[in-house]
Amino acid sequence: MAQPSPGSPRARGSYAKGIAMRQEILDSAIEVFAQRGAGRTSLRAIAEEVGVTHAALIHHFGTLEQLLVEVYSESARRLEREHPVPGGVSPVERMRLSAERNHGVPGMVQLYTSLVATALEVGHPAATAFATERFAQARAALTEQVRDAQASGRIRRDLDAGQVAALVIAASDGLQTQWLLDPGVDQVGALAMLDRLLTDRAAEGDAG
Amino acid sequence: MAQPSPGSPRARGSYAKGIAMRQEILDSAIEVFAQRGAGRTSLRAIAEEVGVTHAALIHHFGTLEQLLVEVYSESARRLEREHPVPGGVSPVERMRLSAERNHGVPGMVQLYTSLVATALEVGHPAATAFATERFAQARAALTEQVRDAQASGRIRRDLDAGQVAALVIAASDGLQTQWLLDPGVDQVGALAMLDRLLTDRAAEGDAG
DNA sequence: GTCTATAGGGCGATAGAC
DNA sequence: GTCTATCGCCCTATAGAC
Repeated sequence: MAQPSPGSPRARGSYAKGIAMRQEILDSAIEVFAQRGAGRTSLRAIAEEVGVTHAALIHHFGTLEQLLVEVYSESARRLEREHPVPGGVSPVERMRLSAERNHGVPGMVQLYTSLVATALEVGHPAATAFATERFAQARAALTEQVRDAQASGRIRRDLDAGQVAALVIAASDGLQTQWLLDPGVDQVGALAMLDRLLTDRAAEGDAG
Repeated sequence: MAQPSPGSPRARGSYAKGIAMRQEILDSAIEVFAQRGAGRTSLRAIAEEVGVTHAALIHHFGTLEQLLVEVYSESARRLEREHPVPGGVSPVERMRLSAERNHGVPGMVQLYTSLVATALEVGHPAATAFATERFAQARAALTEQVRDAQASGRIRRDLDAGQVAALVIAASDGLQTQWLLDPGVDQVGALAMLDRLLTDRAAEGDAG
């Protein structure tokens, strides 16, 4: 599957082999995360799973942190490819579906949370760059959707789209954390409430 | 200050000395966190600051994780004692002020985020218990304040108080993270917007 | 380019002496 | 109650084989 056929880009020499190994490493790393969780995952554990030494991982990815970033990014890419979030839903619902999808992959939410926590520490450029860009992209994409929803009257027009996007992402992430620690927390209900608050004429229609 | 005077409970022998040492360890640990950040803090670094070996810390706190939990709890306790959050403000504003206050202590937000991330991993009972209880207490306290605000008409009565509490905590935590990674994120503005959304007759007063 | 072997320094945790 | 000594593990870096 990862084997390059003749005609694949740059199949000569060991370049293609390196690409294949990278993919194989990421495959195994995702497996290790699913089984052991993000915190207990070490270079040696991943290397053992792949069947190489931990130094080989360093060769391909530089540091453990960069490997972790790529593991998450690859997982997210595959999820989006295999189970794309359907369109035609509200920005809040979109974030909820995305979070629910991530939750189906064992260890993925833990890895994400761990990377974000690491990103807040100084001296962790890989995690910091990952988290910063991930939030920036998420905000940019969601801001556009909020603007569309505002244009078609599904979200109040008096709200700043960028602030709504940041708020929705924050609420989704934060509620997921609370729900993971206490399943009694009504994550879905709270997000639905936020969705309602962002909608026009919510006060008129629901308030006593 | 932490020195037990005659008449203090159980001043005999080395019991009181152990209590004083615990406080001294926590003092130094808070210092180390302020200077080195949460991620780079090790038992040996704290021990060096205190002037003991890392084995002594294990003796008093059991594990690094438990020490970290106590460091955060003690910092939070001192903050609340020395700079209590003023009353008479909205639940959202209350969370914002609390977050702003924590932000003044170097390393505190990083430590908190790190503990929450650790809590999501399996096999970390100290961090998990800390985070679970902290969220539960925060939700319970905020839920009461939301109910009060609803009773006096400052928050829409058609909203579930518990859901509002969970949402406000999530928004506060999540926006703080985004703001730390990108100061361009309007954390204050987004929280003010949420405050407005929760208020009765927000739609009438601002829309259009 | 790819990978193994190995070494260096740091970590949390434990056991036992004082 | 605190220490020294030690264990086993970790990440990172480098030298050299293939």
